[in-house]
Amino acid sequence: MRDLLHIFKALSEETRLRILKLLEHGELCVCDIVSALDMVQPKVSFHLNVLKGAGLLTDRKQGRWIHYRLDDSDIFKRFLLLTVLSILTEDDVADDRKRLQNFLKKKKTGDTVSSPDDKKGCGGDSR
Amino acid sequence: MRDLLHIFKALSEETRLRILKLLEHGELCVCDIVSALDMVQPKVSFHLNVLKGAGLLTDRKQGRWIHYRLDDSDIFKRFLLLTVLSILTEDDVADDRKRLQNFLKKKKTGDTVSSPDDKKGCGGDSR
DNA sequence: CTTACATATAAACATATATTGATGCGATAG
DNA sequence: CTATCGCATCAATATATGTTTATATGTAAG
Repeated sequence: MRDLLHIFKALSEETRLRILKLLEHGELCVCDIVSALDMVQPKVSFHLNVLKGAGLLTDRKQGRWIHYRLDDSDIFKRFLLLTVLSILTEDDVADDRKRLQNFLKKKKTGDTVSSPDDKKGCGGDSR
Repeated sequence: MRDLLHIFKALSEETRLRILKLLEHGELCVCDIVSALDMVQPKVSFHLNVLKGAGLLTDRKQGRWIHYRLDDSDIFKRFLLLTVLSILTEDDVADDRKRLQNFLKKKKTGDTVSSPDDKKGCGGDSR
């Protein structure tokens, strides 16, 4: 029962549903999600941590970046995530996706600090 | 998205999961649930109202009693309820079921006010 | 070695949710 | 008609959750 409660609590917040939807098609690093949601980083980290605590996300460290992705390692979570993601409309996250695309594009074009050997730098903080 | 959030919020509280489990096999009136959970009635009413607001319960008025039952009228809710009820173990609600059985038995035997210190009510379901 | 960067964590604060005790109200038995 | 029962609702309080600002940690770049 505790696990179940954990999962439902994690799912009962708009920001967190948006994060799940953003991760629908693959992993993202924190700065990607921060940009997509247009929120301050500690806030995003907080929600990522809640989702992770509920076992809905896992993370992977790579250099100074941490990439998060959906964790649907058991059948219940898989079904739940699938259902949730299918119920959330693209409209719900249209703005998020737009900001994400912009941010990723910037990253690719090495807009700032990233070195030209485009090794997946998470760099793009323009200043 | 709003409905979804509503549903998850409703499901993210222990008392409410226990109520759902209690209603697994059919409707109950508020006083049944109060007895089963061994909680004060306003508290139970509060949680019933949350579940109802999320569309997970419906109620039926009969005389001065109100009977609540699961509402799995759409496919998503049906899936969720089914899954939740199957994940919750009988162990999670063993005490609740026990108290409920006792209470229902009392009701049946018309064990209404007979001793001076018997403040039980809700009896005499016979008509 | 120093700086900048990505992210986490902590403390203070704000908001939302749950709990309790009191009261209200419709229905019914007497 | 009046007392009582079953339940809802409200106001006050307690607790949990989310948000913000500031700071810490580890890593890579210069």
